[in-house]
Amino acid sequence: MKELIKKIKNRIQLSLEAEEYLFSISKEKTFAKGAVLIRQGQDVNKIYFVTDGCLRSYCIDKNGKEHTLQFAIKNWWISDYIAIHNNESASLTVECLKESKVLEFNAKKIDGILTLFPEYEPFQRHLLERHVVSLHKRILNQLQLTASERYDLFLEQYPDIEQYTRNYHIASYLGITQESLSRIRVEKTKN
Amino acid sequence: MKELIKKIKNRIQLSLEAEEYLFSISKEKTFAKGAVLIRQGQDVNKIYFVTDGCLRSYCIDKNGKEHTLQFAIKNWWISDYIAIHNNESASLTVECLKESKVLEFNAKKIDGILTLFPEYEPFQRHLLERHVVSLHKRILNQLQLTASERYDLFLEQYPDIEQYTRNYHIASYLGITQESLSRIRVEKTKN
DNA sequence: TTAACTTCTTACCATAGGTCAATTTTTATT
DNA sequence: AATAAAAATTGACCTATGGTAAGAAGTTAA
Repeated sequence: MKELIKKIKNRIQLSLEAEEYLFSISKEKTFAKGAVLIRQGQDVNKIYFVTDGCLRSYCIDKNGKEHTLQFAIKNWWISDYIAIHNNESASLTVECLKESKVLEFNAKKIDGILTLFPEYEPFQRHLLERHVVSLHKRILNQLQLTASERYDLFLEQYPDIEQYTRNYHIASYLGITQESLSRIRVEKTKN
Repeated sequence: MKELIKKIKNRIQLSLEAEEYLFSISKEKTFAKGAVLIRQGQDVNKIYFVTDGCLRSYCIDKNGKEHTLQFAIKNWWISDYIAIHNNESASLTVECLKESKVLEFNAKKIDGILTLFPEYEPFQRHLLERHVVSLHKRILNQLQLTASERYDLFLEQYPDIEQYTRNYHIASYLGITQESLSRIRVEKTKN
């Protein structure tokens, strides 16, 4: 929690009351590897801030194939924003790739901060805007790069993540099969 | 402008002063087909609300190929959020696909609303969240659907847009070549 | 209306990446 | 450490989509 508060204070001035409010609406939780925080099809109203470990969100399509939307490591937020925003049941599953520590927030209560403590707004907005920007970049990358180039970029963006992920997690994030990723890796070691 | 105000009031209560402020920082502009509002490589600080017509944002990659990030029709916002958020020169070009009317806002001034009129915040946040959700969906679609399925979905989402767009605009949005789109279309008429 | 230009289609071939199945390697469990 | 289970690799083959080029069809502007 201290770390999140520090990150917030890095960007905005946060009153003691706001800090206490944040504290009051969050729960520190630890999940084992393989634990499922949100399950596709079930209700969602939590969002998670990762303080340690590694999680991912993915969906399973009509053919039973997994597609990874996001990895979340230390200091990232993760949830099913589609479901929360549209007030639907989860379209994604969020699972731990290794033992992880998170701060669990109720999505509605976190919105309440903005009413109670408008000072918090620039932080929230900055987060959302950064999120939009990263999604725009991902879409543009998907449109213009080959699978191999996307993999290179992935390794730059998540330099230490391979120790926690399975091959098929990464493949399903890049939009290829695990077999293709395996072949791409072989090519790279040749050069 | 009236329409935007109406849309805002639909969601939040907007004071007369806030309304006047919005009015004071926007300019109604009309652009001809082919006009370029933002050009890749140049400075950006404007965001546009479309009141009539159709625009798109795209980037040109190292091989000279275009990749469409977004189409914007009536009541949509369009700009180069990557550039604005990161304070960089434009990574995208925004052009009119037909004669269009827009409200032009200075990106910094529009942020000012939130300081001056905190009441506006829920509207802004709702927009951003909806944007995130639509980008998540687009990424998931790109990961799990075939080109033909993505085209079907595109036609559902933008039912009337084909009259303004060239074949290659749509292809470059779907992540395929215009030739492939042409073939997909032929297949559809067969069935 | 014609000419000039742009866009779309089509045919043929090429290729990145997918599928399936067998095998090897890694990881988890006892 | 031994075993079982899960994941990764590999090879043979397949398919969706890309590349190229030429001609057809639209569009624009004089």
